[in-house]
Amino acid sequence: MKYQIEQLLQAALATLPPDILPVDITPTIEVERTRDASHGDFATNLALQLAKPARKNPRQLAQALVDALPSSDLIAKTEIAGPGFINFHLSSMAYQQELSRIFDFGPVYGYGKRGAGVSTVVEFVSANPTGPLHVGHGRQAALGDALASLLQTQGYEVSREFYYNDAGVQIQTLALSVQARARGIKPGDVGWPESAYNGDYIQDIADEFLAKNSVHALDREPVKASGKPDDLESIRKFAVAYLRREQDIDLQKFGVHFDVYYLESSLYTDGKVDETVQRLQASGKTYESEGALWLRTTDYGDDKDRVMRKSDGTYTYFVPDVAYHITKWQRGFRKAINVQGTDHHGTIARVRAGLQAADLGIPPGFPDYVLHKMVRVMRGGEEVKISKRAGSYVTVRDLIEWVGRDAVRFFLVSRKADSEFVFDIDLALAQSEENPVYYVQYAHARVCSVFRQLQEKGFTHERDIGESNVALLVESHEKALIRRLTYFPELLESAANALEPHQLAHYLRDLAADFHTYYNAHQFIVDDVNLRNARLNLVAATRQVIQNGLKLLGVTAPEKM
RNA sequence: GCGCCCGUAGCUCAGCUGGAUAGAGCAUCGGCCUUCUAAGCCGAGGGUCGCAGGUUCGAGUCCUGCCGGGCGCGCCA
Repeated sequence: MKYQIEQLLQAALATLPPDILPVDITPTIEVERTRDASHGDFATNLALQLAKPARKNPRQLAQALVDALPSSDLIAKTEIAGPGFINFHLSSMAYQQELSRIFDFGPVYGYGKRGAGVSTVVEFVSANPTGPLHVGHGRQAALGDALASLLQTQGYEVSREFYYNDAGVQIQTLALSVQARARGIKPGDVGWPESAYNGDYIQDIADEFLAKNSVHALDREPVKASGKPDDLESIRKFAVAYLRREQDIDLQKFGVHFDVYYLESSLYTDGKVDETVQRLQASGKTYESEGALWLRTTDYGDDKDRVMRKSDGTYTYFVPDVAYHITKWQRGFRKAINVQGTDHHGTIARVRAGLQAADLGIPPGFPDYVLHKMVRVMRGGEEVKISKRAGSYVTVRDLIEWVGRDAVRFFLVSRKADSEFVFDIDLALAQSEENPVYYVQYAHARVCSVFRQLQEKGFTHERDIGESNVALLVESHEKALIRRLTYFPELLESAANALEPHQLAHYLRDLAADFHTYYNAHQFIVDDVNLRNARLNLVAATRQVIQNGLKLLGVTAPEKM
């Protein structure tokens, strides 16, 4: 729709005589949705842009443009407003065309082709198996999954990826913590490891280990515990598998699925780390100093050079990190997005620098980052900081148990990633009060209810748009709803392009509001056949778009509430 | 100290990449169920867009400097 208007303007521009518009001026045509319904559906500031270089009065220019506009049955009216905006009012035929599209495309209405064929990896959560997933991981899961879905609507071929480390210092600490618990040592006791994990879940792992249980995480073969407290290797394997399985359970409950689990340790065993070091050394961007090997990342905008190999001969975390992102490129991904907490922002410059130094033709902006800020959890006016399960933080599982998956997912995705987020448990729990999740779901359930009533009353609904002409929908509430529906494709494109899932959450809230208002203002099941069909089509289209939107957010669309 | 991010109604947040009179929800106050679900709707009050300059036809949005908050600045991961 927007594109068609841009075409019309392009045509109009081409016909303007040089005395009005000098030929050397080539403006970019921008068509925007209007904010105010009285301004029509679309507007352009083209005349305002041209006014200065053409040295003409913007309103006169606008008039000339309007006069030159080819006639189109999609446009009901154009007008010049304010300082020189041109407003477009769409015809009912244009609306009708778009409503038909909603029914034709159904579950994939609004999808675009911008990213067609672009192989894309979205990495998120990426929690090491050392404890339960916390609310920050929850935010990443909600953001990352919605983002991946949004990109899929635009044709991107998306792989959801989870990267983690099952070796190294943290895992050793985990194993020692579980071992201590298995020996009956508790936090604070003599012999409790200094930097141990203190949460209750460590005891759970120790208990199951002693009981010689088996655990099966999605990304590895089942692991059976030896049950021997001295067997640190078995404890380590068991604890990792156990915690990975716990994460699987949470993620499954959260409705998040991963295509690939990538192990940091595999980068060592596959030789990717050594390969990366050699590649970087070959690039001539490395140097030795103070017994360590450094990479000159400052050549690529980092604020200091980074150590690759420490003087003790081991590599810093930086090296596998670069190696890992090289594999993303080598595995064919041309778009990569990392969803992480803002505490990782320091790594952006150095990872990108490392990829540049590798000299593989990787673009400077690879990968993209979506960084999110802290989540604070409030309940009863006070901040909740402690969870029994984890000890020091609120877990994803806590949240889901308290308010349910739908509310958690909708809430966590409803804010811009880079703003701090206060999760209000009381608001998320409220079903009788105002709560955006239920508000949107209720709109969907109401439409379903209308159609149930229709059946009970013995009416039928003809979906034939041609017969039940959209021109019958003349009320302001109806127009507002149609406008909102037809904006959906633009919204998906915008949200995917900007990597901002919150746009979709807000859209759905607005769409539900338009629907509820309409619902209260008019009866849909009326005697007049044509009017009834027209209105039912409108609400059926609304139901479809709400379904499509909620699905992308991983939130259910209930038929009854 | 340096770097990145944030600052919009009492509270939680939008503001579509510079447009028209800055918008929602919560909270407060007042109305609406004999009609498709009142988990809803209608209305009212509430703002120095952190502060001060600048850029231009036009700034919440861009630039500079302050103030306040978060995060990061390791031969940790």
